[in-house]
Amino acid sequence: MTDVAREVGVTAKTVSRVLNDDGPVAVETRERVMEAVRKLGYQPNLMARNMRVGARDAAIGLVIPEMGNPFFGMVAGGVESVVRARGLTLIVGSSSESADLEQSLIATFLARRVSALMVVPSATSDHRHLRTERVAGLPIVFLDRPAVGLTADCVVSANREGARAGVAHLIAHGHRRIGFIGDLPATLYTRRERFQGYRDALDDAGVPFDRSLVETGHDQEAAQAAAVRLLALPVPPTALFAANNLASMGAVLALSRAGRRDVALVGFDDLPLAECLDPPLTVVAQDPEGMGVAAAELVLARLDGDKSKAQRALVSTRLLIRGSGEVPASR
Amino acid sequence: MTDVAREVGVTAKTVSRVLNDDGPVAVETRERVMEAVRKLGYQPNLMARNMRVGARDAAIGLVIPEMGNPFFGMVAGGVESVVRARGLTLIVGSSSESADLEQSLIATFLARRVSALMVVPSATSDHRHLRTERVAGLPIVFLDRPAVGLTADCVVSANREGARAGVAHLIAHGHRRIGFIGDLPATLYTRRERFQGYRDALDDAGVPFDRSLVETGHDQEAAQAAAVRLLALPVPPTALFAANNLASMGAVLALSRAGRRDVALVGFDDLPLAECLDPPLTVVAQDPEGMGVAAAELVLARLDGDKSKAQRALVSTRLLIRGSGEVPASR
DNA sequence: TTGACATATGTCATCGTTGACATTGAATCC
DNA sequence: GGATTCAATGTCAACGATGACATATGTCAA
Repeated sequence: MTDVAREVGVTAKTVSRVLNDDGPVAVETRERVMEAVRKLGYQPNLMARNMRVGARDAAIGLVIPEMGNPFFGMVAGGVESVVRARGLTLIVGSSSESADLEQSLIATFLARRVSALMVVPSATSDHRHLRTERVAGLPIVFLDRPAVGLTADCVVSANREGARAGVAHLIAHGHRRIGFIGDLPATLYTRRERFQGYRDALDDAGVPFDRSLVETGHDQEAAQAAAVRLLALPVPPTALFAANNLASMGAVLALSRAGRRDVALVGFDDLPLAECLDPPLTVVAQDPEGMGVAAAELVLARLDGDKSKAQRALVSTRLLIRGSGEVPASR
Repeated sequence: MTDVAREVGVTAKTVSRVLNDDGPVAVETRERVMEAVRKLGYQPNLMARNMRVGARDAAIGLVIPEMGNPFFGMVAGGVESVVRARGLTLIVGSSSESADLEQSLIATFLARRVSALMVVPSATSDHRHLRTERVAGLPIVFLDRPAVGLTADCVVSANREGARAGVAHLIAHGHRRIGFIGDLPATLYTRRERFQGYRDALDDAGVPFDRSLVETGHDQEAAQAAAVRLLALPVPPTALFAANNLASMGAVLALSRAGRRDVALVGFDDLPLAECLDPPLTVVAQDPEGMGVAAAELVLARLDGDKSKAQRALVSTRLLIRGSGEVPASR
């Protein structure tokens, strides 16, 4: 900025005034400044500016576990649309489901003085360390999974209810042996909730719970292997409930490769082209974009000074009946 | 930091020394400082630090057109793995395919003093304005699509070659009327290249080009409609070539809903569960993660001082034969 | 005992920017 | 014509951190 000022023959302050439309500036001076700015390719230093002004900057930080997982991609998309509409910038980083990386990402964001934080917590993280910031008035909203050790806003899917509905749907089609393919680790919030929904549905129908029908696989390949193991049981399940998108993909793959069109399948979370699969995939659809939007709106409300107590928003799910969930029980 | 210093009864400088492992500090002082840091929940102000040190910070900015599109998600994932391994932080923002938003995102990143820029340009953008930065030594790498009006590093798929191979595959199965479903706008780099590949394959085989077989749809729904239009032509195509993932999804949906298993289809870019579709989808697979990795490595090399001239890296594609592309020509 | 040296800490200036306040000159008013 | 006002610009300090250099204390060899 000093360079620009020297070029024009004024003080840095005057340049600052031009750039911020601050005090009065002579038309001619303004033009000469603008020209010098162009000529020198001057970029105002946001860091210095924010430091001086003391204001947290116009960026909001979002931490997600995986860039590659389309579910989080859609969540981020939802957040972004809202944040952008407010003229703020969204900064996204991924934690790879590691509590350490999550914490270091959060530290990076804080050090960069973001004006709010949105976090999809990784499986093993603890958020006690964020108490100070929360008390200091930094809006923090958790997405998809609630915070651990910290009371804070949070937007989650109706996991338990959705899973219950999905499994009840299978039971309604005559199934009593229903395999469950869930996330790793088993302590993960969404996994626990969906598992509870699975138990609920069984209990509601008086179907006994069989631990051997519960399998785990945290990526598509592992889920596929899990499905294969389930189908190889002495008394195999006649239906599968896949508790997340990757598990669904694994299950679809396993059934497809094994040519097992007699096994029913309901997935949690919708997949692209689910209706074109063979058979078309019945799912308990989440609304990832809606979650992002809801969370972002919550953050903006907090930024606007909403001081009401921390709330947990439930985003409902919808059972989309397409075929795979309506395969009747074979035995 | 001053607060911490006061708490301990030393100068800010001493606190700084402790935190940066700088000069010598008495063990006892160090401990007392650390304790005060914890107690007060002190967060060093990265902005102030970077300002003082003058260094660009340890963040790399990545601009992608869409958060929701899994293709870019995977690209970002690839970039991130490499960047993270170097201890740097990746900051991602989305431009919604708008040149204006892209430019403002870039400005935001520059103002934040990222140490390098990676950009998937939006369809209509121009990058002349980045000349100054490039000359000033800021590494800038373009991904998926090359820069416009600027010579810079760039990593792209072998679009033309891949499309040519995909269309040639259809021709080899007897098709001569092959519909093309491409991106919007038609001026988009990837669309142009893939279209050229389509033309190449037709020319190679001496198949006349028919303009009425070229349709456009920039999202899944539009692509589906485009496929429907193609199939309703007086002399309809016996095969379709979908030039990107959304187009493929639209085409699959259209064929599936119309029950047209007699129409062959090859998609550009792989889809999850493509092998479970009915028929399984033959694609020209890109390597989005590989593109991200390659681009990130290029950026790191530049950061390490590689001054060689701007290069364009081609990431090759693979034809994955699964069924939909081998449907024989019906007429 | 003294000076050379290392250790632990402090002082001051500075990074790029802007808030608070001062200065200058010209126009306006009574 | 002197007071008042306003426009245009300047001066200085400060944001939070650190680099360069200074100071104070202790240790040890000559």
